[in-house]
Amino acid sequence: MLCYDFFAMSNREIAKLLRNVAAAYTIKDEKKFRFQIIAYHKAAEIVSNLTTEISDLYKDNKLNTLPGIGTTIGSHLEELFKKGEVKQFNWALDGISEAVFPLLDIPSFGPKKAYKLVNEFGLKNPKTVIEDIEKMGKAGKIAKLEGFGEKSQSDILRAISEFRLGKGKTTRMTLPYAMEIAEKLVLYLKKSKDVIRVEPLGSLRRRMPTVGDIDIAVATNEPRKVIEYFTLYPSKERIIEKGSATSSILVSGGTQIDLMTQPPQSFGSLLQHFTGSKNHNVHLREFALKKGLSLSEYGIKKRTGNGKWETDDFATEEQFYHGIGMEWIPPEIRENTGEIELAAVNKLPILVDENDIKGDLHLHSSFPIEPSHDLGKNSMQEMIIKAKALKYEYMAFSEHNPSISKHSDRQIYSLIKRRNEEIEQLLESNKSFHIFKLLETDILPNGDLAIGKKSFDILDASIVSIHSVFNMNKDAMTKRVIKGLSHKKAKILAHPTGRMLNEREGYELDWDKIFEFCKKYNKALEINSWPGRLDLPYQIVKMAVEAEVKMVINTDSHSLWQMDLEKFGVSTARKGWAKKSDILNTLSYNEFAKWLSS
DNA sequence: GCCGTTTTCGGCCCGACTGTTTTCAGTCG
Repeated sequence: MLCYDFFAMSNREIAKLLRNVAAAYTIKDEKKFRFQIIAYHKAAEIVSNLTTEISDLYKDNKLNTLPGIGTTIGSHLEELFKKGEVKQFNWALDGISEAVFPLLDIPSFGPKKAYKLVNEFGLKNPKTVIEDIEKMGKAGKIAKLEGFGEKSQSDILRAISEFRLGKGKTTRMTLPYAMEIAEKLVLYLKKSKDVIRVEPLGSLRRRMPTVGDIDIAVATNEPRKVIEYFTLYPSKERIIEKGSATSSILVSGGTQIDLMTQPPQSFGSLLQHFTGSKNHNVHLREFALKKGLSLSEYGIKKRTGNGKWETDDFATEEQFYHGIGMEWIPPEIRENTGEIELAAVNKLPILVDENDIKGDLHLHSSFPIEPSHDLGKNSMQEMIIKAKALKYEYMAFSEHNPSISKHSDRQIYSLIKRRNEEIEQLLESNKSFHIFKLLETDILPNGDLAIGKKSFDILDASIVSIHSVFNMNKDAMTKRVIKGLSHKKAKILAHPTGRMLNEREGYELDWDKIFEFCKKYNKALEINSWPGRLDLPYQIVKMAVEAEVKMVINTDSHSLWQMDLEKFGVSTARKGWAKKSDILNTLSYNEFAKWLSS
């Protein structure tokens, strides 16, 4: 076996390097390198969105399987891993001070502006460059440069201070947080008589795990009046821009809100345009162009007989997609991963829907089971009432196992037994309803499960999961998980990557091996609906769907209100192209019970 | 530099807004 000396770099570092190369090309000759710049940006985005380390792909010889990384960038990355540097990159970056690049993270700074400032002031130190620019601005030296003025100088100073405070697009919110901000603004906008329709779009509508800014579309015949009203929003901190059809504001808390308007007869094309994603839109427009159609937020432009262009209006998004000759595409899957080609032949899958869900299987009640991790806050009875209100056919209690450091095997058994008795009693008064007796059992670092055989015997099945020692390498963690799942009663792997959005990366798993095991032994992966997890990540859901691995969508609720969060798990499943048949808790009680005991 | 149901060569999405500008460059989505 070949053993490489190789330079490990994280995806984040590599993406940044690719972006820097794109910026360097932009500075050197934007026109000449136009398409290289696009290619490097695209490659950077691919790398930063990977769910696996790109260095692993390199080791497995799979670099060229990534769309957007072709032979040239692929061989550059190979060189990077082997030698720690790349000739071509060095050539591109040559003559450009390192101090340019940290500035690119600041909103309103692009390559040209950053380069000009760094050059004019002779700045060399990337660690102090932001402060250095700030000093120059405060001393009034930026305004004196050609192409700059008093206004752009003060804009730069403000951009730097907002960047330090983490305002604008530098911080990403979880979905419910973003929804709340959007809902408040929608309520405000609806009070204007000029607003005919208003919809939150962008990454929020696509149900991305985190949201950077809030995008709002308004149908109106009075765009100027609507924009005036929008900029008067009470929690506005400042106006970022204000034009005749679009506007952006920053609200308290540091979130940016973008507004776009169109008349009602063109609202469909605006919805499409502003929902994105960028990659979906670019590809859709390229696709349409081949048919002689040019797409924008205004509608679809066609060339008429005499060589002139005319634009068709579309009041609804369905009509807009039909106008390109394809079926409507659900917002969640508009990420340019094949949806356009399938829509063009009317072969999009029918995605799982909230109404398909028949039960929640990951619920923590307040039953005093003396667990190693968090106990739930509500009684079993309260959770049963809630489950019925949600029109579920069945549910499962899955408290954490009693802590193994404080209990003997025997004590653990009797705690579980007492909990089961309580469930039996509750079933007496809820005869038409079904409750499974599960447990969320820890997979210990050596792959053993935290409870003994006798305890397993009195459970219908178990959810298993990792709650300690996250820092194992990919191979060891994969072995640990597979060993944990090997127990006959271990049926569901909960929050499989362990990630916490904005807090920690998950651990790495060898998905090919996990999928193979799950398929062979009838195990399911959980899609955890907690908005801070959304784990499995949607990209891995898609891989699981393709590998024909079954999943369940659970809330992992520790309180009643959290049982309403199932919708976020469902949207994550939809983003991963999951159909009803991919999700086991869409099955009827009998079918699900049969799978659980299989 | 990438890519292929018109192509292995010759294409490559489309537009808004701001500041410093007498006609456009830069940034953003």
